[in-house]
Amino acid sequence: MTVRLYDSRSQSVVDLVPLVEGEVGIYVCGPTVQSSPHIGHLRSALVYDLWRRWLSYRGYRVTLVRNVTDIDDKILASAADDPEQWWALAYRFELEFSAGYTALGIQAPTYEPRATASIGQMHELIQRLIDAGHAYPAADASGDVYFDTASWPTYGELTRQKLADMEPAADADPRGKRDPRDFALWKGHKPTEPESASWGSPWGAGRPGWHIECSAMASRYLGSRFDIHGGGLDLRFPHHENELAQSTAAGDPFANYWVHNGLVNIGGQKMSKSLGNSIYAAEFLQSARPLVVRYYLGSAHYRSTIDYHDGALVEAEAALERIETFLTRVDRRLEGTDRAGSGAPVIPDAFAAAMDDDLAVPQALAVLHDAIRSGNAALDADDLEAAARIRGQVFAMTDVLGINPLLAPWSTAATSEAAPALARLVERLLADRDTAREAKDFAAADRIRDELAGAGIQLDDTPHGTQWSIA
RNA sequence: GGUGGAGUGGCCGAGAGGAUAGGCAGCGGCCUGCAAAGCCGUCCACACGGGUUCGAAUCCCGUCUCCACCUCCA
Repeated sequence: MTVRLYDSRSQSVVDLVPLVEGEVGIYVCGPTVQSSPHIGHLRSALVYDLWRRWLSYRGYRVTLVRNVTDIDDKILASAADDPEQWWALAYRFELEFSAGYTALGIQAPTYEPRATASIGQMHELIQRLIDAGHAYPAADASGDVYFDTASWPTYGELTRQKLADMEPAADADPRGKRDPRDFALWKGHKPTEPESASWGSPWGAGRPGWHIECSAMASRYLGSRFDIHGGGLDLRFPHHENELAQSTAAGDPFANYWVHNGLVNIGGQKMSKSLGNSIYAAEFLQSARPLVVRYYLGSAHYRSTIDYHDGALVEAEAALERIETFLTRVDRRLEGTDRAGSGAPVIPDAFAAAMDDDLAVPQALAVLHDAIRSGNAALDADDLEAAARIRGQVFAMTDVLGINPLLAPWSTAATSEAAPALARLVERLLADRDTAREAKDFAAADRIRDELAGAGIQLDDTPHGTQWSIA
């Protein structure tokens, strides 16, 4: 029952051996809150939510840190022509991200640090790099501090690139860099930028470069060495390469394993603003139930590219309904019997084996769907013992995947005041329909069924009576 | 130019030397007053060309196509 994961650095599936037995520390690159979240952002957060849930199920105490980068060039640029302050803009988008995560049932991370709250840790890290000879303040008067890539022999190790093979940066402004491939650790304050986006530092007032915040926050909260670093595949270079370089060059061993989630494409291409093909979280969550969105984004293997196509959500909805229908069906059948509520929540071995193997969710879902077929067959055969046992398995498997429709946040238990009134009216109509059916007045019976269907209420005639549910 | 990834049945999507992945859609049957739901069966695919092997979707060689990254990116 060793959990295995694909480590991007070694390019192989390896056993997860935590630094501290029974505990796993994960740092995930969260968003730069410069615009609204799209479905790729949701997928990324969902992937680490699934990792966290599975590792927790396996008994690990998981510390999941997912940062918010709330200061960078684009945030300042977006707010520049606006009356809105950059920090207000960043926070507004941060709230949008949070809303998207919550809607999908993504559990809050253990901590969600903002970059602007760790400026001191960044200074400390930059100073160590300067002291070690791996960073230098720019020779011009910019106040910039750069990482010296040429001084770090293993630069490029994460993505297996040689410095010499890299395309020279098309970066318009090499400013005070010794080499175009050097990257900014600290950016000197410019007169055009707001004072509120400037922090004092040993090298003059300014703000952090991109990358340094993640190194600083990862070590601040998880230690100079920790278990897993995650993020989107597109962050491998330069972001993660630079994080690795600056942290290790400063003497921090940093992450033991690097995990990268696949991206969400549209029509075979990555979403991008220039192509205008992004699907934003808010609109996506309007087009289907959030549970369906979670199922859809979570059902592919986490390292695969998801290529979104029309109809994908309809298919996900159908698959999910199969799960929901079974659970509803089995609970109704067991209700009032001595097996009501029974069925120990046991995860089948085949499911666990799949999840242990680099989070093979697609195979785990195959186990889930097989269980549902067996469960339905058991119900058809009136084998309540088997039905209850399988019910428990389905309950447990969907729970660990965060798609158990009977549990929060998906449960729509009829707790509203209107529910009993609705039930009474529907049951009255069902009684009328039964009377009509007994009298073989099927036209009248079907009229009632159609009428209920028009109101979104589905009927299910079983040997044990007619069940109804809201579609 | 460099570094990775991918091409699987009508669609989605796993697998990685020898059994049925799974879902959706379709078809046939059972059940039903008829439906719906459910069950059973069916649909036997792996970009192309060679090769290795008793056996290849899976390994090797070559070819084609697509995607991502190379200092904005989840």
